[in-house]
Amino acid sequence: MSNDLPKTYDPGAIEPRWAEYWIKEELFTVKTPPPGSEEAKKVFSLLLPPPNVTGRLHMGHMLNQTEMDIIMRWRRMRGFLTLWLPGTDHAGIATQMMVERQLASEGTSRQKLGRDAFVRRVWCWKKEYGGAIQGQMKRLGASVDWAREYFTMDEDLSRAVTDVFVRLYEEGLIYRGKYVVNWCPRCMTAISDLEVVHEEYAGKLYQIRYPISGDPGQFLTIATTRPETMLGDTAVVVNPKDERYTHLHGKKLLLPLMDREIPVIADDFADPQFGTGAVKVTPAHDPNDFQIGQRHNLEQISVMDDQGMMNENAGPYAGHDRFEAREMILRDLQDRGLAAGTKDHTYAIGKCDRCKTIVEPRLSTQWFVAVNKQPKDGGPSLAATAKKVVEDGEIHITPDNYKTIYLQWMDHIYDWCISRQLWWGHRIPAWHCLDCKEITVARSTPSKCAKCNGVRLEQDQDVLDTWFSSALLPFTSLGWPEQTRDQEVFYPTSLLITAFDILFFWVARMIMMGCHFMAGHPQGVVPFREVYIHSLVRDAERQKMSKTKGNVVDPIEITERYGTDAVRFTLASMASPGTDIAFSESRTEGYRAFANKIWNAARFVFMNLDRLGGGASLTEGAPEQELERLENRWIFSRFYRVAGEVNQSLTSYRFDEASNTIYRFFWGDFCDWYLEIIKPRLSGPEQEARAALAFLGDIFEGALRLLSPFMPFITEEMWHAVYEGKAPAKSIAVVRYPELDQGWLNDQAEAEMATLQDLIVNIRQIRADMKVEQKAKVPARVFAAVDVRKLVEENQSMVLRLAGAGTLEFAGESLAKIPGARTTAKFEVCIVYEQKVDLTAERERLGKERTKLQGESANAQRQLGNEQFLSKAPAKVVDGLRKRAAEIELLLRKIEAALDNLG
RNA sequence: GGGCGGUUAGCUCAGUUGGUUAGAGCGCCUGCCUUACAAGCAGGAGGUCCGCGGUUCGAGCCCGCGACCGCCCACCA
Repeated sequence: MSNDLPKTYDPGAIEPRWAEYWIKEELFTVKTPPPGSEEAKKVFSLLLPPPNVTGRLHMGHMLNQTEMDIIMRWRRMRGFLTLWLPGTDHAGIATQMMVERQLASEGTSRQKLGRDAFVRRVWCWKKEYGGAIQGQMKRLGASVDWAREYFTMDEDLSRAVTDVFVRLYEEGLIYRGKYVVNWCPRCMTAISDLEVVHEEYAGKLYQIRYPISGDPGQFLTIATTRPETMLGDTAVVVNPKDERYTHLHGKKLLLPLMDREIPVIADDFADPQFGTGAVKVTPAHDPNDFQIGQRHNLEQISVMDDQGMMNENAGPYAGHDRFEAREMILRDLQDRGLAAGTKDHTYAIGKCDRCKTIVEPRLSTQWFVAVNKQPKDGGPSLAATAKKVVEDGEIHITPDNYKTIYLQWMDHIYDWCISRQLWWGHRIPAWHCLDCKEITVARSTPSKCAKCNGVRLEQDQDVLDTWFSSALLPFTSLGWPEQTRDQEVFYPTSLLITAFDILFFWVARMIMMGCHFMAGHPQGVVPFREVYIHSLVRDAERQKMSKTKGNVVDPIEITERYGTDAVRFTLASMASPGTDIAFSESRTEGYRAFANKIWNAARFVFMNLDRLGGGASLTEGAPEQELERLENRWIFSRFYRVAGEVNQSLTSYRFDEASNTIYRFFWGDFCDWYLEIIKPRLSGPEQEARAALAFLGDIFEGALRLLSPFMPFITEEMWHAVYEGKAPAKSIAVVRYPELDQGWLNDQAEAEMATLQDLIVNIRQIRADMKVEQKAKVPARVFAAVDVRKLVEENQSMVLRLAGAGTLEFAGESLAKIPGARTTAKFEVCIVYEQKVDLTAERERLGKERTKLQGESANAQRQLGNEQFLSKAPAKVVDGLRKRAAEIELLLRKIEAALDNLG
């Protein structure tokens, strides 16, 4: 069965088959072991950052999932009980917007449908289209436990959300109040600070004259970037130390256009250096002004509605859009001679993260999580705990500069606005008494008002910020608040792998919530012990991928062209910490070539196994002396060394190191050298061939296991082929991962191979320099010390074949003077060929070599003549340099001689 | 305004606690269809490690200043 592999690797023909197989065989489904059992002690758990239910897989997901899958497959193969928990997020605003768009195209709207019908409609939408991203994940072979898949609005998860809300409320950590919050007039909901993105905006600073009451012709000039909010002004503030305005303290101004009297007040907030030093105060439309208003007990006048239209408090401007009103107001001020000029002014403007509408700070009643407040029992605040566990290293963040960023953020964190004026999401479990206005927060609908016993209760209209429920996932996805075995065994999760852009949105909040609600968990309170943060995938030109730029690389599409394995390997090999990935197709092309290389190496291996009828017996019956052979001692040593390096790299999330190490081993050591070395023996007499075959299957199979987490599909295919359908396990994904085995390391074999490789390469170089025809076998002559000579003699056939030499003879004296000869510290070599050496080129080459060595020599002599160096540098370094210096001198003498000889 | 990264070959990036005058992939040049693989094989060219100063016996790596690029956070109207 194995030798009928097609000549060229075709990922499309194998990948879907295995993706399906893994799911059908439930290979990654985990049964929860009894707490405290041996199995439970070897748990490795990971929560998949749940993609939005509206989502389609993008390159960021693919990078994220590739890294997670590599780690999980690796851990699994290393004997851990690995739980990788998948799910999707209900994505409040995103999903609601999507369905609303759909409704609009049908000529209706959510308002026309009404709340219940609308929510039902979203569920229908979810049922029909919500599974797209899981399908994509399945195709990519993510080794998640699909049996445990959750949705953030599942009944049990929703119950947990309610429970958390009630508990936090009872602890005094959730409150409701009227504050100025970020309001998106398009989404018509409040959003949190994090959902506001700041953008540089080249705007204007408008100066406006406010007439002083009872002092005709006198004005106080203020400066503002948002003139339309002046309609809601209730004061003007100046700095108490600003002597220009001392005389106005306590005076009244006549608010232009509205003809209301407002006071001039003194407050440190006003910066005398900025603008005119006088600031209008609109407590209902600006967070700073709100606070000034609090300090000075000012009235709050909202002048806009939830859609950013001027409302009835805006007098003649009512009914106009806020920016339209701005223009009208400026014109009217101009007409009245109250406009005092404008200045160009660049400032940061806040936009809604989702729809990019300019955010309007707006007074409204919302629910908040008090992150800096101590709960009623006097324990530490959410933020304090969340800060401490990272500071103390209970949660370890990689790369570590994100630790600094995280801690700084925790230091400046404000209360979290969690209510959203949406219909899709977890509804806030609070009931308003229609009679006495009392609010009852409860786990289920209360039968009567706790205060007045009234029965006319209405549930709060708002839903919770989607991130509120996501913040709970590390424990709610394990069955909390029930005391589940899952929770006991799998919490804290071992690791979180995510992109930095949700460090605050999600990671920080999971830490706050996890530490709070899992307090007392015997295995630790933190939601995860490690966080690995990866960077962005950009396009080949380092541009951010975006739909508008049209430079989005679709992972599925590129996967179809190059294979999942190649795309995964591309991402892994480019994932160096702290650097964005500039995704380039040429790299993927290269790694498809790598997969093809593996494929063809397999064909070669199978061809020989089949021909010799060795079957899967592999090492069985290998003659003792086979292991004595240099190439075998060498390849095993390399294999186990590489295994050690790969494990080390993965331990520190160096996916780039790990993948490059394997790449070099497989292509370089195994294909370029080992296969080429044993080839002639394989095609020799049967007995010899069998002997040569002895370890080939072993090494190949081991290499497949080493590579499997990175390229799960092709390795699965090849691995089953190695065993001709009689594999010892259902999948390569569940057999052991190679590890460093000191017993197999063989420095001597590696050093000897290096010498032989060097000799072979030197001969090849001479051939190339002398333009020897590719096919011509030319005699090579070597001059070397006894030990090297012996080594070369013992491996003569290897050298002859790989160097393309006809015969090998040993010279009794130095060859340095022979034109075209090469010298190294270990040997001198030349070829016997009648073709004229290109003397000019040869002189040039030697000259270059000499210059380089002379430089190195001078440097070495300088250091060796330096007392300080000799006394301060470690002996190892000094010895090394001495040895090298001797070598250099020797080489230099030889080159001089060669140059002299050339004339 | 505060903070965090980055600058090494044409491109994308590695470079372990400072230690022989720097590596990989891709691209480029030359020669080869050598019966696993032309998605391949062999060989080659290509670097003032952003600049300046410092520490050190020794700096791509540590420190300071500067330049340029990128990102995050931020309630100066």
